[in-house]
Amino acid sequence: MKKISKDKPVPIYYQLKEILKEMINNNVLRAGEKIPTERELCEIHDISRMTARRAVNELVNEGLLYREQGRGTFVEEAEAKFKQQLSELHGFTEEMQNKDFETESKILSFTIKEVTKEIREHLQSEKAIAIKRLRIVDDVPLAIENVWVPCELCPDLTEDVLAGSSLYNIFEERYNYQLDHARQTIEPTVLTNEESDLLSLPKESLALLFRRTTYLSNDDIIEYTKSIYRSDEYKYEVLLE
Amino acid sequence: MKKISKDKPVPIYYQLKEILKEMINNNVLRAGEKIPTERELCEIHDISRMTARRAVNELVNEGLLYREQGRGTFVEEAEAKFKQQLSELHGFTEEMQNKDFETESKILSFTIKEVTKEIREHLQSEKAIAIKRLRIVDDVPLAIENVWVPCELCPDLTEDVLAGSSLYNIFEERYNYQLDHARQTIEPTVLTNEESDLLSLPKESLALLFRRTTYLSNDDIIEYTKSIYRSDEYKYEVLLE
DNA sequence: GTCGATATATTGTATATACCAATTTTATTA
DNA sequence: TAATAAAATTGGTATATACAATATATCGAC
Repeated sequence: MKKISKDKPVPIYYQLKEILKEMINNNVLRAGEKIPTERELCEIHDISRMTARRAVNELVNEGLLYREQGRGTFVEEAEAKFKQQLSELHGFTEEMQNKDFETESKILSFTIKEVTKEIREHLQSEKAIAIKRLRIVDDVPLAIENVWVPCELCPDLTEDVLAGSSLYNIFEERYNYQLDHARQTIEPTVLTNEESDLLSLPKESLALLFRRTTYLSNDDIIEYTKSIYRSDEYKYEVLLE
Repeated sequence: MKKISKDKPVPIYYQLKEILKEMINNNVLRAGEKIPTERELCEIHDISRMTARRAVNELVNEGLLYREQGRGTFVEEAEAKFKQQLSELHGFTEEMQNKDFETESKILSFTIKEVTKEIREHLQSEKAIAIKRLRIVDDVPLAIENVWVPCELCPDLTEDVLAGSSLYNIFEERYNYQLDHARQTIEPTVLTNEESDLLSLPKESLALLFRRTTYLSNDDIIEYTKSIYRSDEYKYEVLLE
């Protein structure tokens, strides 16, 4: 476990907060479980109770913990700020705007190249436009998205065009493609250092890996996407009927 | 202006909060205006600074005030007040492909007991039948399932009854309930030692944690389930249309 | 065994104090 | 007068301490 340094310019309560958050993210402290008592936190980190309390307090406000007087403090179950329902075939932008979130996308790279074997299998194409984007919702970096689009299906697609509109919009408006359906799988994953930096999360945090293949009406594959979503603020939710 | 009483059972910080809120509402303190400094609040109400701070802090958290170090604390402009996002963003129907596996189930435990706060919140019931099962497909242990069923909805449910039929079937056939819909969230998780043993996986393997709440037509909750699925053999797949 | 009192553990409230950090105001100096 | 330095103001962080309120465990009387 990380240790608290009283010399750092970073406040002690904040350091403790980060430590607790990391333990929650990595399921060292599991949902519903009791965290150390305030006095234990004092002992463990050699800090005063009020300071420990402040760290815990802020996490309670952020919805990660809840307290019960006389019992203890516990990890919250439903801390999902952004629950999502990818019901219909929507892109990220449309989905989030439907929910009145402020979305923002930062294009991290935009290249045209031969694809690796892994991608080729999914995309059924040799050459593709590879796009890497950081998805931001309400100023929270929510996901890292890697998209591959077959070159032959999207000639003239440039970074500028992409910057001005959503990808799904470009498919439909610029190329007049009719998106039909998509298959998506979900797996657990551990963030790489690069990914945790991009998402402002502790190293080796847990996350969800979404793989999506989108098909046109004629069964051509228009895109293959690998997205890594943070799982602290984001909960994937489905409604089963 | 109201005065603070130290005898009342109402906490001092809370009384101050109410006073400040009233002053904001009545435009005694106007939007954008500076409120008394923390040290002034101490003087005025004869309380300690930490107590005054707590009142102000909570109002800042609630979005009614904002602070600027070295300048003071100000009343938030009306627009910005209450930006709070409610987590209940309930959407609409979607389809999930539910593959029906030929499963074998081993009941690991079957108890009737008071539920923890966590479960109570999901189940809206005090006492529940808690069932823990290992689900096996083609001799591969696939998932550990923890189910809670409100006692009042399923009297007489015994381990023997459960062993002879699926839970789903029991709800419909034995109790004649009409299952309506379910909400399910998915998160990444790390297996505990107990879990990895049960699933015959290496320690601390990654897995998916599913939480499901199932509702009857009358909106009663019939079950809450936490399932841990191995992610090597199992891929969660969704078809989006 | 059951009920009730008692002790213990844990969070909640409140105070007093000290010093730090950022900003504004005032005084000093070139 | 304008730039600079010092002081005062104001919120930010941290400690130590005390007692209250609530939940849980323990023990004893019945």
